[in-house]
Amino acid sequence: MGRNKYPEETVAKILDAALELFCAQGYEGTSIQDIVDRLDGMTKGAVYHHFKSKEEIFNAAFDRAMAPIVERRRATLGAGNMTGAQKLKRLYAPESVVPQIELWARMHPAADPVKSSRLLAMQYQGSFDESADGCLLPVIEEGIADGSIACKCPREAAEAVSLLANLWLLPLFRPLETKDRMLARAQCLAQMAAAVGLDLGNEVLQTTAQIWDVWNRAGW
Amino acid sequence: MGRNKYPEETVAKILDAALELFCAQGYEGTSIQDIVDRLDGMTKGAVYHHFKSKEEIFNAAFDRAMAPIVERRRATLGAGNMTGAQKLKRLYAPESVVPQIELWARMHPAADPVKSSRLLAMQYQGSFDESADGCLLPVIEEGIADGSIACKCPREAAEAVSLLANLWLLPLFRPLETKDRMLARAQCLAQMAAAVGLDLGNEVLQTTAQIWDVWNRAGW
DNA sequence: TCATTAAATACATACTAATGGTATGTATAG
DNA sequence: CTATACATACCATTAGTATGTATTTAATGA
Repeated sequence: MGRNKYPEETVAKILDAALELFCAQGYEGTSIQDIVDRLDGMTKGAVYHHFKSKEEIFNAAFDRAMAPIVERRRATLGAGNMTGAQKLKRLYAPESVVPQIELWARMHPAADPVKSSRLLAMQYQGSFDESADGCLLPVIEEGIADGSIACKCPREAAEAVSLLANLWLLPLFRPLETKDRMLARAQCLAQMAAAVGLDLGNEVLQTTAQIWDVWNRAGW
Repeated sequence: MGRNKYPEETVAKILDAALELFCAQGYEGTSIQDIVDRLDGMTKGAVYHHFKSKEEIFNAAFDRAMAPIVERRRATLGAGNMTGAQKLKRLYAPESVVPQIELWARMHPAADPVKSSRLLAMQYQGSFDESADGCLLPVIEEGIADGSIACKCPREAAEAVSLLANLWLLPLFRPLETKDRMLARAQCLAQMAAAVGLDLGNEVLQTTAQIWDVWNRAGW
């Protein structure tokens, strides 16, 4: 086969297949050939034409999946003139969180930290980035500036809350038995956050309940 | 070469080499051949005679390294008739924590979450085990039973504190710039723990300072 | 505006080096 | 004599590369 008129479609197909496989089987558990086998007719040549390594495929696949969510969250924060405290609450409101959970739910990563170790590492790293470069820390600092938040250690609080929210509250890499236990985690997290000056809002419990429902809905 | 009189020495050599390499280069970054090359004269046959897979070597290496530390910690808790609250504080006292840090410091894992993703996953998993089967949750429940601790969500509190202590306070997989920032994390963690009824004690700051010194001492 | 050509692109095919693991051989301890 | 502790030789799979080829796109010229 010669040149294709719409290479973006090929790229999209590759990334779709890759994302699903990486989630289901982990990074090491997914071979390039596995991906190729899902791209009927296509061969490794196509893959290595568009991406220079497995690593790059992995990153591209997840960046692409996350992009609209990140964008959306950024948009909800930019609009309107809210105080920092209000923005903080909105960060943990259902409208900000649920879309991301739906993405994860579609992928349904293996509930085994070792098998999902690379995804886990990404979420781990991402938690720090989220607090530093992302939304959380800026929002907190905004709240401190406008007087709506009283937090003595904004950076530390942001990191801790991000980590707990991403790796503990969300049952991505470990099974979580009951909705009640998830709600207990949420309440616990809210209390701990409050102790360092961060009011995540009453909606957190509601958000968590929705997360549970999305995560465990029928069809999985 | 035929049969060796002291095969345990061979096993020990393999595990020593493996532990160092796994820490420095990560799991995927370390090949069996890398390990073999450090065992002068020995070959892959020896390795696969004593261990049936790379995975098993990895687990054995870390189990062996952790064993004395776990044992020691268990011992300090068993002895004496302390209240749960006192035991909790002791769990985060220098004498309980520093030996573990010294082990980690000797290994000096790569400060890159992705490269160290398998170790990260182990620590992650370990944080839950620590709270469930390990020391933390039992100690908290003991404290609740004897009235020295007032905690409404012992399991959740234990998990959250474990996670933060293992993956955030300890700068295993991410560089941490200054001692002050590490102390800030410790203080933040202590505040958050206090909010859910866990008093980690005043020694936490002291412990943290010692951890920093051990971790960043000259010679590294 | 349209045919011609040159160049860049989108793949397919065939191959390589390294890796985890196995099968088997052999010398020594018990 | 048998089980063990290795060494040697080998295999299948893997990420990645080198190269070949058809087609699209851009440049050119009338």
